[in-house]
Amino acid sequence: MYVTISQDTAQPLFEVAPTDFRKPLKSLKKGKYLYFEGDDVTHLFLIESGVVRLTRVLEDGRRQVIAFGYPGDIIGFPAGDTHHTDCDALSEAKLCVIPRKALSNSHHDPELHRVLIDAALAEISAMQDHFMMLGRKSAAEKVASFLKVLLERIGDADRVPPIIELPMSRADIADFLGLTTETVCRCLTALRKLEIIRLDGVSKVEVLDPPALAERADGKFN
Amino acid sequence: MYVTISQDTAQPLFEVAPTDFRKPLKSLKKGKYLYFEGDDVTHLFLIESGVVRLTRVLEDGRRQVIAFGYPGDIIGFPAGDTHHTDCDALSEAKLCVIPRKALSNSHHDPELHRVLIDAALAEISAMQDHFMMLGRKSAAEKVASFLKVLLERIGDADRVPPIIELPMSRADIADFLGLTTETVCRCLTALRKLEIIRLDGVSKVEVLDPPALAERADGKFN
DNA sequence: GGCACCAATTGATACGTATCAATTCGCGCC
DNA sequence: GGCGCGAATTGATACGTATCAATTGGTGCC
Repeated sequence: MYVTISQDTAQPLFEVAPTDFRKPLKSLKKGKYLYFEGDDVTHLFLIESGVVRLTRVLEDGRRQVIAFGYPGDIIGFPAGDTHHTDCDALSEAKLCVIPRKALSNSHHDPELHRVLIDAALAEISAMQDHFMMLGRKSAAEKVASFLKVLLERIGDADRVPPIIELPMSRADIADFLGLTTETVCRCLTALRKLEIIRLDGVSKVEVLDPPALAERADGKFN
Repeated sequence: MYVTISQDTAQPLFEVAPTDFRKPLKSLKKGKYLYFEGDDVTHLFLIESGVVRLTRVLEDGRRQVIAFGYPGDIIGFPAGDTHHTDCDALSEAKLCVIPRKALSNSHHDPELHRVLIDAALAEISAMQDHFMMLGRKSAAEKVASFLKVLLERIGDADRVPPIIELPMSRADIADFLGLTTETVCRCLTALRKLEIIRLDGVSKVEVLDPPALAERADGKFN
């Protein structure tokens, strides 16, 4: 599922992948596009490894990052018959290819069919969470929420303090949260000065105080 | 939070076995709730007539209107097993009740199953559009976009000029667009002064110049 | 028909984030 | 290891929308 502010929708879609999509069938190099807006939808993809980026662009260049796809996420759900976002890889990615008809047709593989429907429903729920983020949260809350979700989803919890890898640029984060890169920087700096996080280079974030991060995400301060 | 079982939902949701989903089986009075966040999902609903409102609320009272449901829309898709929004009626509504298992099980009624999946995918696509709206559009563009969509969706096109009924309050529009009621008012006033729309009372909007409205929605001016 | 009350509108001001500009940082490459 | 260049950060200011406040408008009720 996607990176959103939700606490409770971030559950694994399934414990064990159905055997027939165990094998990664497609690999996607960093920066390469999986599909573009307007392309026909022939397949869905389960992300095995790596991180992808789903984006939409307006004519005037304004961009919205719709989602970041992490391992376990299923991407490429059609709208009508076409893709309504662009998709490219932020890091080397491996994908399981799922024929599109598995979504509409349950006869062939009922288990896969169920997994796809659950993924679509999880996506709807995650997007609803993201509405609240985009529409009603301050910049500081957005950035804290983003880090919080990444921490829960992909943070290395064994390590103390837990650490988050950010394969996306500040501009990507900004376009995901409806902010500018400068504002994202300032919010990160603020969290750093509060000693809630520590930056190790630009793409590693140590979360020194997870509870404080969670409180910032929910607007308990400011 | 706000996990309450309303008197409405505590009542039997349907009196007749919902084999024929084309027949309206439930009517919902204005202001009454169909379900609340946290309620178990037992049924989906196809809106036959009327308009409903899907909302989520944060602990501190900030509210986001997730969607307005119009005739033809299917609402109540589960996230896990529960509803993740509240739903109430903005006007007297009639709903077809669809058993939840029609979503996961295609054996019983393949046609209904397909319709539900298409509705879920359409919802994902619509929500992606709304991301762009919430994250990247100005207040003026948001309000123009909102009117444009309503015009295309439910506007009385036979009438000249076409007219839109707004069953929701300004606060609802604001919470849908991530604005305040005052800002919504000011944007409507601006469109009125440009003679793109005309207000007839608070809840009727005549669209005097639909092309101009579309251009404002896409940010061609300001 | 008039009163009451809540919603909508309009106005004045404050505040948060965008914008514009200037360094600084980090990483690939020679 | 230094060079170059794009990304990230920091700073100063502008602008858009929120906030607070006052007025008007609409609708239901007696």
